[in-house]
Amino acid sequence: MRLKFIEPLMPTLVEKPPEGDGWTHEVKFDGYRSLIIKDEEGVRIFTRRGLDWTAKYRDLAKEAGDLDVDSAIIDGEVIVLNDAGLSDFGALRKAISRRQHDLYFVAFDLLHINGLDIRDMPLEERREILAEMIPVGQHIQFSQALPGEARVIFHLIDQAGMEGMVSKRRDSKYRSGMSTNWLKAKCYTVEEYGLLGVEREPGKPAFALMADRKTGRYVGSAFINSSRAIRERLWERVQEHAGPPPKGMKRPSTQWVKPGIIARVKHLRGEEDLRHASLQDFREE
DNA sequence: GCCGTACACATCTACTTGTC
DNA sequence: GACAAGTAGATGTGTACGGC
Repeated sequence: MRLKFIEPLMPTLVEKPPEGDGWTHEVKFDGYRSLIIKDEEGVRIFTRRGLDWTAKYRDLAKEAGDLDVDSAIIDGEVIVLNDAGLSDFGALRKAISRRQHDLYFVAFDLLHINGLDIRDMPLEERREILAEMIPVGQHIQFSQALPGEARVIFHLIDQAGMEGMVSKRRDSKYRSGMSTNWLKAKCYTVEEYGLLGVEREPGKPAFALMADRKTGRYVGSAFINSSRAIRERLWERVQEHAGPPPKGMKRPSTQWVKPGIIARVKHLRGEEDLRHASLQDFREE
């Protein structure tokens, strides 16, 4: 029987991980959510939107073909580890085209095995079966649950420089789409950057273009989703400090500013450039 | 071969719409 | 009114293609 793609369960973003014995916690990896399907027609690997990326993940597909099951649907994340042993999103995108052997698939749930749809089984039982079917030391690995209290685990993950953690209800069934049975808590950091300008078009969200304060190098843009008072005050300052665009930067809808406005930006940790960034506040030098 | 453009993928948040 | 789900638009990188 040819197994069909199943839309993955999407965790809900929360500030802090949930406490209590009813939850199990895992490391949140920074990569591409993927689904491995193995059946009598072979192995296919899909993105979270159902696109067949088997050709891009050919080495992982080959390894999945060696798993000791007739058929299976495995939910997980394709990642690349950097020198520090942390998942590296930038390296992942390069590895997909050039360094297949750097790719790892971290399996965290099992939806189907040997002809049985097991999505209605409790999470812990699904994961027990999954753990048994994945050999140690390969590029397909099992995502181990982290023992201990949620707040302690979150603190350790933060200290280790990881992206965050995912908490899952131990007895939950697998349901496609957004779910509060899985909660993700991310580790953000807040840093100061120089403001290069504000990109603003009617009807669209505004972005603050940020630069490294030492080098002046453009590092990325941040959503301006702070309070209305801060947004209006920022726009006033931007217009007062209007200046020419930095060399080599062309953005027609951007109001560029002279150096001197410092912005506090909340963003995902562990990357040289800004990702998932939002402007919190600003000041003048 | 080099460069520019278009389009693919992923992520995120803000906003809108639908449901209870 | 509160919450969930869907949509829009931004980021960045890679690939394919056409023109020079």
